[in-house]
Amino acid sequence: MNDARHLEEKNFVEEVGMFFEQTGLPRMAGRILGWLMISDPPHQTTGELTEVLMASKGSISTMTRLLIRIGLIERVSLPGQRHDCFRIKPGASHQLFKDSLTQTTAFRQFTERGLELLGDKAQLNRQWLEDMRDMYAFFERELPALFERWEKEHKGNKLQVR
Amino acid sequence: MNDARHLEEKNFVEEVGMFFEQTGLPRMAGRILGWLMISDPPHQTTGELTEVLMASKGSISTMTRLLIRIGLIERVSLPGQRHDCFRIKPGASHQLFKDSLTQTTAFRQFTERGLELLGDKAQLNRQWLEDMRDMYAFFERELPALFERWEKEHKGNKLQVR
DNA sequence: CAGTGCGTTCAGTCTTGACAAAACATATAA
DNA sequence: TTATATGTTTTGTCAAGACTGAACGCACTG
Repeated sequence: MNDARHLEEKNFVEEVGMFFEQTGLPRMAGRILGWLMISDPPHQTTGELTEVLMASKGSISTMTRLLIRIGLIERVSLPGQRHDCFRIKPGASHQLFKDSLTQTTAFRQFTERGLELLGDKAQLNRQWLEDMRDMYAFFERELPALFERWEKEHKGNKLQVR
Repeated sequence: MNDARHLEEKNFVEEVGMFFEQTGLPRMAGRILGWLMISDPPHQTTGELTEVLMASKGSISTMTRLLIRIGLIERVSLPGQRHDCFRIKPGASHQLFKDSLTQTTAFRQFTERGLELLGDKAQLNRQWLEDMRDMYAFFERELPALFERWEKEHKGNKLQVR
């Protein structure tokens, strides 16, 4: 009975690991995130992570520091505790959003450089590159606005609910 | 003199390769995309690709088929030509947009499953997961609308320009 | 019907990087 | 201070996969 739940949890963790692996993060980092999403309590010690994820201390140490550096989790030190705890950083969703925006910017810059390289050679590619650049520039402009709109609406919701 | 331009082009191709490698595609696939972005003419033969990118026939063959499968380039067969040509697909930007939307959906689904796994355990994580889910659901809803808006504005621009 | 040019596929190599295990560092408690 | 518990860093191993080179298949051409 509890086994069934455990199995589901393991599957979940593993799939989140695969998902983040697909986006370029090490799978173990994804597993940590996956487990922190569903763990009770939400803050977990290094020891708990090594046990649940069946990973080495070193792996957990390296990956938690990576996740901290990219702003997805944070270290929580409780008074009187010798060991560290980790939990998903409250601003993590904001961070993920910013990351995708960074990608958008990077790609737009490639289209700009491509256009420079083409110089004044009038050709088909130019039209296409310009379209691409315009589209990404558009999203670069509009996405932050959209994000702010969500924050406003969401704040409103939370006030109602509570 | 031409060497300087060639160097810049090589750098560009290589950097686009790195960029796409970061997103999970093989680097060679990224290089092909990079070159097709700035090549003159925009359609290039397999032979040209192997020469410019200094890669094997096999590599080019495999990677072009991959890029076709994910909808970023297309094969152009010219009449009377024995060899195939490739060029960036006109709908490529649309495709890239759709891909990122797919990611959004995937992540939202993880938050949903996480909430199911938490069951009725009232805890801090629940609040966080719900926020995350709501945010991604919001973007899932709004991004297509934003995309349509761009298409409309852009169509308008093109009509003016031409 | 050979022969030739082109694309595909397959087997092998080589690099990259994720991970484990162990050595190391640091801080707390006795 | 010594001992112990915890986190970090490093070294080594192993697997995944990107890429090459060669074998293969196929169509067109003489």
